[in-house]
Amino acid sequence: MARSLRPSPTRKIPKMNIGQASKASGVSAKMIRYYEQTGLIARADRTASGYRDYSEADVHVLRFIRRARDLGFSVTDIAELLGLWRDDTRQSVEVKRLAQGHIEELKHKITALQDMTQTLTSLVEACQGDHRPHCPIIERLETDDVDEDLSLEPRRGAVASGSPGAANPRRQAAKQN
Amino acid sequence: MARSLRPSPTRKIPKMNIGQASKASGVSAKMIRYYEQTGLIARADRTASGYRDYSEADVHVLRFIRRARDLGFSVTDIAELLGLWRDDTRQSVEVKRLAQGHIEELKHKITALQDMTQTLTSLVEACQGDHRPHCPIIERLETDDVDEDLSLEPRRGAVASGSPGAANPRRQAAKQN
DNA sequence: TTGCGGCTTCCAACGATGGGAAGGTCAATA
DNA sequence: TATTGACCTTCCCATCGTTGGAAGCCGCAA
Repeated sequence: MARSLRPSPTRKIPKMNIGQASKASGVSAKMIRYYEQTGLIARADRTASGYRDYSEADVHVLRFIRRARDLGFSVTDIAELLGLWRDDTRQSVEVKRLAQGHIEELKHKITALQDMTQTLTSLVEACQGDHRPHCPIIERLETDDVDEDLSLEPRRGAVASGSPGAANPRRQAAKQN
Repeated sequence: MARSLRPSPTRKIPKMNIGQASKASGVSAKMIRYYEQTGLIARADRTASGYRDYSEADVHVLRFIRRARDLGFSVTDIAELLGLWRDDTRQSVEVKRLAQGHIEELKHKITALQDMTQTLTSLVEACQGDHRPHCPIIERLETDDVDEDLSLEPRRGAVASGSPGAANPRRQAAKQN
């Protein structure tokens, strides 16, 4: 209502529905709704018929989010990044700290994956890969030598592969129930 | 029942409950139950009172599984590996193929993570990290230059970061609903 | 006999994403 | 104008591996 005369400041703001916002931002419609639902982004305006209605500014936010996701930031991190983005009084050191933390996480993951790759590669190289059953890969998996106790202890050789928690949130020595 | 006289062949098979099997194998009790439930391992024997009862052989299987998980194999892959392990007539080429496929997956992931790390590192290096708001990291996330259209197209510089599907199952250009 | 710790099952959550059903809307065309 | 097809809405479910917790039974030791 009250949008008649004069090309008011709210004149030429072309809005769009979720599909167009999705195309324009590179974020799927599903994910846009999800981000709204979880509070990462504000509830969208609605048209009279209930369709979500996005402005260029909204799309700008969505693109920000997508780029952050592309860099591997978690949604939690992104919430923080958005806050910093909007905060005129932010200190760049805060952003830097966040990014550095993320880099550390990434490096842990990389190291873990590289360890796996290295082990697997040497096993694959040792495997004849023929019609016979003998296979060093299987052997490695079934053999109980060194391994044995690794349920406790800080470990022997594995560099960061087993860095507990962060990197590879898998197996951490049977805490049971 | 029928376990009296003579040190029968089934004489000294010390069995254990799930907590002990967990400690012995390095697989959490929770996960042991889960593996049983999903059919990765056979249903465990039960004591008169309903406790799961594991033999050394069972623990051997659990350790096999844990080692495979440690190498990053998916549960699906592990099911296949277990099948091959048990198959006297297996051809090592099958195991090798499985492992090689897994190595490829790992490499994709590593590449994606390395790309992220590299980008982030250069941004972090460019960031003063002081009390002032100016920050190249935020700038990079909010700026709509090159990026713009990357919703389609094979991309410009990014090496394997965006290898669709496998490596980084994230964002693939807004297919919406 | 009490009590603690371990076992049982069942249900839910995580994180980010996609799939799909059932029903309403929009815009173009017959 | 009526129909159609593409879009939107909400709601629920699945993924994958893992953990947490509740409610209730069991085993063993003091």
